[in-house]
Parts: sequence; structure tokens; C-alpha cells
Amino acid sequence: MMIEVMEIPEPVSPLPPPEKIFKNPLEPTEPLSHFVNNRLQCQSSEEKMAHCHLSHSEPLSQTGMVIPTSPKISPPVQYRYIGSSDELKEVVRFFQDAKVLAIDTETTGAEKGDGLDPHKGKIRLIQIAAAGHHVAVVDMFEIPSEELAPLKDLLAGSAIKVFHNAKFDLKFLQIADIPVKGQLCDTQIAAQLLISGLKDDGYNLKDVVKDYLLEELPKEQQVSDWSGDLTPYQIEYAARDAAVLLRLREVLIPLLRDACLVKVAKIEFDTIPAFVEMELNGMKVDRDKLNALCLKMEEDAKEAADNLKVFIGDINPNSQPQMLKALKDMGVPVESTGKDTLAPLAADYPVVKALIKYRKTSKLHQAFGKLPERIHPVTGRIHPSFDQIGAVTGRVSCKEPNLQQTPRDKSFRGCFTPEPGNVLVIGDYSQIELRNTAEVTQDKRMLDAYNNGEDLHRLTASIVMDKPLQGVTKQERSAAKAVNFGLIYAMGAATLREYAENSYGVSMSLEEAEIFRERFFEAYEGVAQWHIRVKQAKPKETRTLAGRRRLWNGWPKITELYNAPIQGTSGDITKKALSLLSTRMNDIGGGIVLTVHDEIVIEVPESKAEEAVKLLRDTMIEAGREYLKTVPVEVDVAYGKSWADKA
DNA sequence: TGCACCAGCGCC
DNA sequence: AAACGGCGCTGATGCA
Repeated sequence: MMIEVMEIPEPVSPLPPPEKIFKNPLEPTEPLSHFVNNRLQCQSSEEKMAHCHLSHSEPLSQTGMVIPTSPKISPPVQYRYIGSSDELKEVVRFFQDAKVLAIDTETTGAEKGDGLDPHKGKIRLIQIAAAGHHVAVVDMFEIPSEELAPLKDLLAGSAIKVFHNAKFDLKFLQIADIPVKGQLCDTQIAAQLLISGLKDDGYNLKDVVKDYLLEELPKEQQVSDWSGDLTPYQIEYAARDAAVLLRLREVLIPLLRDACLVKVAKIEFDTIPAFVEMELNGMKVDRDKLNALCLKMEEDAKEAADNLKVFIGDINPNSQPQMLKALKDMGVPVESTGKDTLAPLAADYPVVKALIKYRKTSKLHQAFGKLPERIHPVTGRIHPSFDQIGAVTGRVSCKEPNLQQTPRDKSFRGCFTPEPGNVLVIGDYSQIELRNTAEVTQDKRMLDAYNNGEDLHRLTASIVMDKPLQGVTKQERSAAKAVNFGLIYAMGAATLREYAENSYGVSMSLEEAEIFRERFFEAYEGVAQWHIRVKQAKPKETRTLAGRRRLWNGWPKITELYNAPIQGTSGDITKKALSLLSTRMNDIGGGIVLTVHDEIVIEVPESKAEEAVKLLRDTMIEAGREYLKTVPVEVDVAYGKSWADKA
């Protein structure tokens, strides 16, 4: 194939030092508030030295980049099209000693839309940028796979690899048998960490380049056809995307450092391979079981619908206005159709009972009845996609499908099975958010309880019921669970009452709830004091134990201030465990298949089950201990032939 | 017809 | 003064 190669000579003279053309979009920031934990203070020297690959290693003046004369348009780049094995060999030699490589890919699929699916699409171009060199644009359609060795060596080398949304490229590269090793840097994740939850979109490359380099990155070619003869415009576009990553990194890293986000960035970058692994692996489902379950759900939903019809006739039960009117007409005293208003009326009004049943069954059916459609035609498994910083707190989110919301019921989780000869090993942190609370607040009673191996729910029960530990009933322990989870986030008495009823089936009066509340804060004085400190500090920023930041535009809700560092620390811990795990799984075989906030699921050969149990437990505990210094970390691990086989 | 928003509900 | 937090998916609704 003939490609017009746009060769631009190497720059002959040193470039002038660049203007500081960027500005921190977060400026002016509130002063850091360290009420969460004094260990969180930005120990800048430590932060700066801790991770060499995040250091500002190469000044912009040596990157060989053209400084834009116009601040608007992203500068043209010097690039070289690589369309033969000999050229590849030659260019890789130039890159060999580079400490930092910026990498991007252009992908294509056999069918429209498959360009985003690594199991269907193919890599057309791999663009590699290194300081002082032309960007290499490697045409994978022109290089025989048996002659890719130089490229593989380069990407498996020890250079820092910079990507924007690394997960995407790494999935394709993995499938193309071009594994990427070495430290990763992801400019998309870096930008998300810097914004710290102030916005939830605008993180594609064009947006981030605009925000941090103040340049317009042309994107017209992004959705062009990458499967045929390529135009010079396409090649230049591809090269530019890689080149800009080098400069982006140079700008983002000092910002991360100034914001004391280097440590958490390191965690996020190191965890990327685990998410690549999980998305590529997906989870196997037992088709027969799943089909049977779907049938059952459909029947249940239909039966409930028919039953409801007896009461309400032919109106649409999914329509709230219609349903509300129907209920009123039947004399049910309601002003809304919410679950909470309906629940107490179920006993007295058969129509309400029928409606609740209908809602439950039809919701399940419509939400989970589509799971079979999610089985991938190539792999036969379900491949969700994860958003590594999907929640503002730092938690991971999951979609298409959201396996994190799979019902706990065995009929659902039992459908998720390993391949024949494998088992699923499931690890859960025990009461991780309560332990985080103990660590963050340094509440003496909580710390003592955990360090003495006591059951904290039981302890709370004995406190709020004002009776000895031994006398606590199962019911009372359940109630205390609600109290624990509710009150550390400053739940009011009324909400606590509702919550205990709905979540744990525990009834209490409003007066009882109020008493529980008071006794709770009397007993857990450290938690109470922490609440007071937070309230008085009125920060617009919180930090997790790993230093992850959350910012607020206006005044945060007090409950968000209580929750963010606790929930976020769980995210830190689980990610740390995932990152350690992905490098330790090699000996065992198999891989990571899922994570659900405080849970990690791996699939391994049956013969390695016991070994995997130990590895998973040890690794999760090690990760927890990294942040919980005064509270013991407990992990429940079990294995079996389905996701339902929990401890 | 498409899009944004909401309620409702699954999970941690 | 009082306040539980964080997600994604579905169908209905209302506006353009």
C-alpha cells in the first residue's frame, strides 16, 4: 500500500523554554484540610520522591515538540509511517533508550460498531511517541505477525507507558499478543483525580487537552474508516494523539504533585491491568440455568401482573399517575406510590400487596431477564465494562451489564459459574467501612472491640439495648447493624427506624430509634467527636486514607463529608488488592473476573483452589493493612462452582 | 423521534 | 434544624 509519508526534519536547534501555558483548573483551591486523619497531610517530599515514574523527569524543552505559535490549534507533529518490518526494526532502535513512551492505537472492526470490541475489532495503527523523536505510526496491517518481535520487546520493556484511557488500548494489545509491561500512566485517570468529582464527563482526549494544554485537538478523523487505505490526514491525526500525551503528562504530573494526589494516582495506574484482565475475562454463565431462571422470572412477573389486574383492571401498573389514581379510587389512603408509603398498607389492602409483589417480580424480570443477550458471541462469557473511578468517592462502577447489582439470591448468583475444571474463589472484606470508620475516627471503643476480636454489631446491640454482650439476641444484633451503618453517616431517628425495618426487618418505634441514636453517640465518643470536628471545619474537600480527594462546588452535605472518606478508603483498599493480585496470579493461572466494592472474585483451576484461597486472602489483607494501621483487617474467602458459593 | 429527567429498585 | 452515602438499568413522562 502506498502511503504518502510526511517526513519533517528533526529540529536542529534547541527549543526555547516553554511558557507556562497551562493553569490549574481547580485554582484557587481551598487549603487542604486534614481533619480526616493526620497521616493524610501532604508530605510533599515523600510524595515527590515516592514514585520515580511520576517525577517530572523530562522538561518540555527537550521533548522535541513544536511550540505552538497559535495557542488554539494543537501543533503539527513530526511522524513517520512504519509499513515494513525493516522500518519497524529501525525505528524501535531509536526508541530503545526512551524512559517514557506515549502510546495510542487506532482500531477497526469487521462490522460497524465492533471497533470498540477487542474480541471483534483489530488494531490498525499503533502510534508511539518518545521525547526527541518522530512519532512512529506502525501499520499493523503491513507487518507480518511473526515479525513483530521488535515492537513486542519495546512495549514489554521497562519504559513508562503513557496512555489516555489505557484500558482500551491494553485490551486490544493483549488480544493481539502484544503485552504491555512497565509502569503505566493514564492521562484520563490523572485528569479525573485532579477534578476530584467536580464533573463526571469531559474526560476524552480532546477535552483534557483543551483543559490542560489549552489546545484544540482536531478529532475529525476519529470515527473515520481505519480499515482501508489510509489518508495522510488519518496518519497525522493518529500521530498527533500520541504526541500530545507526552506533553499532557508533563503538565498533569506537577498538578498531581501539587494536589498531593501522586500516591493515589500510583494506585490507580497500577490497578489498570487488573481491569483489563477483568474485562477481557468476563464471567461465564451457565446458559441452561440462566434460561431456566429467565423463564421463571417471566412466569412470576406474569402471574403477579394477572393477579394485580384483578384489582386494577387494564390500567398500566408501571405508570405512577395511573396507579396512584387507581389506589385512591379504591379507597387506599395514599398520596404517593413509593415503596415506603405502600409497605405498611400491604397487610390491610390486598391491592397494595399485589402491587408490591408485581413491582418486585417485574423489576427483576426486566432488569435481569436480558442477561442472556449479554453473552458474548465470541467468548461465550459476559463482559461488563468497569469505570475505575465511576463514583465520586473513588469507588468502581460497572455497566453493560452492571454485574455489581446482581441479586444476592442463589438463583441469580448461582448462574455465574467457572469453566469446567475451574472454581471461583470469592474474597470479601469483613465490615470494611466500619473498620475504616474506626481508623479514621480513632474511636477508642471501636478500636478496642476490633483489636479484641469482638463482634462490633453485637457490641453496639449491647450498648443501645443496655444489656450485657451475652444477652444480645440475633434480632437485636440485626437492629444494631442498621444502627451502625446508619448513624456513622448521621442518619436521623426517623430514617433509622425506616431503615431498620426495610433492610433488616427490625421494627422499632421512633422513640426507641431516638434512644438508640443517643446511646450510640455516647458510647462511640470518638465517632461523635469526629462528626463535630467535620461539622466545625466545614471543609469543601475530603481525603481518603490513600489521599484520594473529593471536592465540592458549593457547600457539601454533611453526610457526604462523613461518607466520602470512609467509602472512598474501601475503594483505595480494594484497588490496591487488585493491583497486587494481578501481578501475583501468574503462577496460579486463571484470572480476576469481578470486583464488587469490597469483594474480589477470581477464577482458577480446581487444582489450585486452596492455593488461590490463600493468595486472595493474604493479598487482600496486605492491601487493607496498607491503610488500616490500627484496626485489624479480616477477609472471608470461599470457593466453589458458582458465585453463590460464599462463606 | 429523540433526549433528559424521574421514580423505583437491584447491589455494596 | 436536620440530614445515611455511592452506583446503573428500566419504563414512563414531558419537552423539543
